Amino acid sequence: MFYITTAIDYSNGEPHLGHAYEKIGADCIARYRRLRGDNVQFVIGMDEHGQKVKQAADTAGVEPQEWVDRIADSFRVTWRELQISNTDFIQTTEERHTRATLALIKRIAAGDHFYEGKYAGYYCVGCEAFKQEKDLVDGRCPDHPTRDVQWVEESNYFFRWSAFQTQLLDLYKAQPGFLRPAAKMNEIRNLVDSGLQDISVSRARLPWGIPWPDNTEHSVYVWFEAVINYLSATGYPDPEYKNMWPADVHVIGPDIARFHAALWPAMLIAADIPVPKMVWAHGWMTLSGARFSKSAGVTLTLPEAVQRHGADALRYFLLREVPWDANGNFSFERFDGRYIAELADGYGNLASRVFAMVTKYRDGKVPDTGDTVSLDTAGEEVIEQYSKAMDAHLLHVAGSAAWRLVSAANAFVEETTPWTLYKEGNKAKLDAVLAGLTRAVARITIMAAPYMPGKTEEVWRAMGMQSSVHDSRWDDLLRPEVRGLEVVKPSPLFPKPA
RNA sequence: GGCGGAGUAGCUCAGCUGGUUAGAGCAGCGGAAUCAUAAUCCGCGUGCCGGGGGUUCGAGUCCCUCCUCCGCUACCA
Repeated sequence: MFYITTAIDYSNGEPHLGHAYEKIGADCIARYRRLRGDNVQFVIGMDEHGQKVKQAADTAGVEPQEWVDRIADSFRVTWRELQISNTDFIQTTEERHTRATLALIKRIAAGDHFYEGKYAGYYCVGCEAFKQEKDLVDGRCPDHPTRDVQWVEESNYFFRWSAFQTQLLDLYKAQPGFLRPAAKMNEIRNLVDSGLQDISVSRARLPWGIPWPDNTEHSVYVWFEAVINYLSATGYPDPEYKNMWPADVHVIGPDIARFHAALWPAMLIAADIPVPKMVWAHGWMTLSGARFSKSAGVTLTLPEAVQRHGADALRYFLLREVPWDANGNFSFERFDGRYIAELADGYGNLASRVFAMVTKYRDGKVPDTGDTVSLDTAGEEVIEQYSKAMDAHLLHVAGSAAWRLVSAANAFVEETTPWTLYKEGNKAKLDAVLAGLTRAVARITIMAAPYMPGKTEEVWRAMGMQSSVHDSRWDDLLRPEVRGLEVVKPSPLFPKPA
């Protein structure tokens, strides 16, 4: 069992490119794990409670539940279009999440890790967080200058976060890769090292949230509640939750690293539940060098990006262009460049020329020969590099490795000149070359399948395969069986704009 | 202010614990080939390795210092 999650998205707008990048990356990992033979559970979801959602629903004049369901549908449709292979989609307004949240809180309470305290301060609804006076600019939250901060005094439940400092530091020491990349781990370690403050985990007078157990005057603070979704999706508190838990990796944005790498494990330790094996903070994407910002007009809608060259190409581009462990930039120039060079002229044209030769020289039937060629050695080396990078979740590196086999295959064609072999009637050599080339295309296609689930399936079919490329396992990559396949030369997979 | 990351060819970057003439991909220039979506292959890079100083027989790779960008975070007042 391999359990992977992404951050649940806040129900206050349409899915955008940043959401998509995270889901595509996680999907690539999920698909790779299936290739390795793992039973993968892949959970995506929506964060639907909180004052901001309530306000948005009020503004729209609909019930909060109707509002969040509408947004959830929009995300679901988007993920389907992007071929995200999630096995579950959790909404925090679902009963199973309430159940898990209450069970976890009771368990933490049983260990006496909560206490009642007073909290007074300025509250920013935009952040769903209290603000220090010194953080305000002209009496307003710098991140949400259009909103008024509210002076709130209330009695809240506090979680004894500070009590877990040592255990968190021990965790980081025992598992240096608990949070990746390492730079982020350093940040969080320093944060914890410098001392934690107990955190208020309930809110009074908040109508849109999960009621606090035994005190329905309070609701569970949204940040405290949201992370629990990862557990809710396992069926917790049913004992079978252990089939999925602990999660193998939580994929998140770097902005919420502290909640996932410092608060969440503390909550779990408090409840005596194993912590996740890894938290992965991916990079941020900029748009033509600028930070995405609605107010500054730096925006790009997802449909626009998809429309350029299709969902598969967008997936491929994002995963190659934006390092999975660092920041990167989106621009249509680079998108077009990679699309033409790597997809149309690279992978697409390679498949095209190989299938054309098999058609032309062997009536479409891949020769039945057991001979291996130098290209097979190149393929094995690439697979080695690919798996190494994939195991380390370096998706951009693995993609680049797979494409080295595209280059190697093209070079192999030039080196062996099958058209000459054909003219000379060198049947044995030509058979070996054509079979070797088809194996290379099969290998590239399997390796590329986590990046482009749709286009690779088309190639797979054109190659005459009866199964789905997504049912391939590691052994099919190491030793692809292509003898006797009847290939069809497809129309261009990645048509180039005129 | 503190901590951390980064600054290498036009662009994106690789260069592990210091050691032959600093590399890859893309773009650009020249040539070859014709199976292929005029798609491919081969050849071509004198780069202040951010600036300065230092350690060393030898530094992109270590030390000091300064500059720039990014992330996290703090306080004086």
